[in-house]
Amino acid sequence: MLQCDRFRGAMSFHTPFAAACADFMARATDLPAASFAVDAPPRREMGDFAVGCFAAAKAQGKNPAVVAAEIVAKFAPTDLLASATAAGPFVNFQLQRGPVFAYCVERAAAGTLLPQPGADQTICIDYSSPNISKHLAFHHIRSTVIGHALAQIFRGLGYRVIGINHLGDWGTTHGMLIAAFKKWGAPEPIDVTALNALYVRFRDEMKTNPDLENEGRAWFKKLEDGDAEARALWQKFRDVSWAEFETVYAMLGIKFDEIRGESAYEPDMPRVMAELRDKGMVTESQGAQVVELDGEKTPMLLVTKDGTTLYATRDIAAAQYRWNTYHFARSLYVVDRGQALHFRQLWKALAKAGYAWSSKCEHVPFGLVRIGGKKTSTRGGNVVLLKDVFNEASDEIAERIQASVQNNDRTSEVTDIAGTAQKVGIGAVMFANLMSQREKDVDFDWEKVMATDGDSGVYLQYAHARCASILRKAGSDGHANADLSKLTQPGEWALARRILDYGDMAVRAGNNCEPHVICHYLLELAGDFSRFYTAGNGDATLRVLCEDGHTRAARLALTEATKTVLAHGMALLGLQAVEAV
RNA sequence: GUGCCCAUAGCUCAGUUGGAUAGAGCAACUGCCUUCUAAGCAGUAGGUCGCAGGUUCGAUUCCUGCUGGGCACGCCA
Repeated sequence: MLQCDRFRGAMSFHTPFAAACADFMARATDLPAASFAVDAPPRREMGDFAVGCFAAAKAQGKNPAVVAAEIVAKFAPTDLLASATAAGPFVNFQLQRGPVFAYCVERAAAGTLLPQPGADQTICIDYSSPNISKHLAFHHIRSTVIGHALAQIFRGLGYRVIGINHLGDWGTTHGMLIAAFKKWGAPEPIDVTALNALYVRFRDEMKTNPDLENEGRAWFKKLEDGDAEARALWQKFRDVSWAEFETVYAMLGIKFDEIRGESAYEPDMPRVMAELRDKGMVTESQGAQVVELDGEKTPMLLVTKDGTTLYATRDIAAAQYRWNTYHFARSLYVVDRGQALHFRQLWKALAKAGYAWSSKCEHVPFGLVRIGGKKTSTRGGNVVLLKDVFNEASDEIAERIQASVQNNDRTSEVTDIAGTAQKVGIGAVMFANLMSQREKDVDFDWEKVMATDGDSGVYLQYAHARCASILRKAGSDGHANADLSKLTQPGEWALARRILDYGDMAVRAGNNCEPHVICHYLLELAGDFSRFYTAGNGDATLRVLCEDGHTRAARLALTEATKTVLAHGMALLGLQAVEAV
């Protein structure tokens, strides 16, 4: 499938091979190695790595192509580099293949595929963070899946990650819900559907009966003042909601390190307000208490005219708590782009309060989910429940497994169809949501969600299952200490060269908070494997399980490494690889 | 009105500190199962990178303006 080299801009400095290219350039030019960006050339046949000579040419006042030719003239093969050729202003390197095969196989076997830039550093990631008393709907998938992927990526890179579910469990909304419940009640046992219905009805009747809004506000005031009845109802709603959320998180395999809603910061409100007042930041505006910020047309509201706090106030307390508790290197908030203004103001307010660590806080925004071209809204009724999508996807995959077995007249190697279908189906939905850039808006479309061919999570699972199948069929045929010099086919080299990039892709995904980098990388790796595999369809000598024992062992080692990287990469995205489909 | 984001093939998207001939998937068309899993592989076709300027040896990429779309702009979160 994917066969372009999409990540030409990616530097591979952490591998000794890319470093060797830069070192050679440095020696040949007397410039520091760091001044050379090591890239991949646009096409495979041109070389394994490429370095442009633009900066060097400028430093010497010469034509880049001339400089490239001069540099190449100084090249002599080394343990890692086989050749260097000038192509216009570029120097293209071919690697010594044996060491690359060995590097990939050893790293995969040892489980040391990723560099560890995160050692001794903590990253807080606030993600998913749904409002209680509402269902987890399809649009929650974005924060949940992107946040989880980032958590997995940073864990892979050696960071200590604190995944935080900052539940929306405080605020006027919850006062309205209590008011609605007091007014109309709900059948026992109460569930999220009933709570959501109460809220929708309340908002609806509020349009014609403005008194309701005041009732809702009054109940929130009581809640914030510690009224026993209000607290008991709120606690009940929260428990019911969490019970439902937990079943969906279990489907996704997500466990949070901290489940701490907005309500947890309610006791801190007086202290936060006192602190900001002491710093002279708080002013009054139309009955509310606000902070004026440089470059902002509107101030940030801290306390309403009713005397209740707002989410900005609680976010200040939460940010302080996270810093004081974790001393994070980065504190990420995976929240939709619509809240960009809120976060911009929050960082400014924290900076104004003198917290140097405010610069470590980042909003990681993502685009909207639309259904039928419209923004989803619980109140508007155009919601699709997340669990329904997952169940539908799992059912669809289960059917596909059966159909595949029939169509190909083979016996299934799947031992647990239901379990496999769930991993593949849910994984496919997750993958589809991670594949494009975060900030793009996405349209919900059943057909797109269920797509099982082409660039999809299913394609990765299929490639992984093929690796697993081959290794199963190899049985006791060992491939430890295989003679990797037997790997001479172009398809084998393509695989190894791709595996070499894995660590860089993870680093880049982490730096930019862009899981889609991993998605596209894995599609390419799976594509390389599929071509490697298919070469054996017409020619038995090209199969992994070929006649020659030494070649077979070497190919098995490469297959094992590929399988390991596929599974590892899928895990970074929150997907669980299956052994058969 | 102000601010932020987006615009690449019929559709959905990659292309990320400016670099070599702009690439995939879907849809269309053509091949490949005497099969290490055809949920796959190979191929054909499909582009004035929204428009106009600017910077540069070089711009899909950076800057300005314009057009079109999205989102956000005080007591919800």
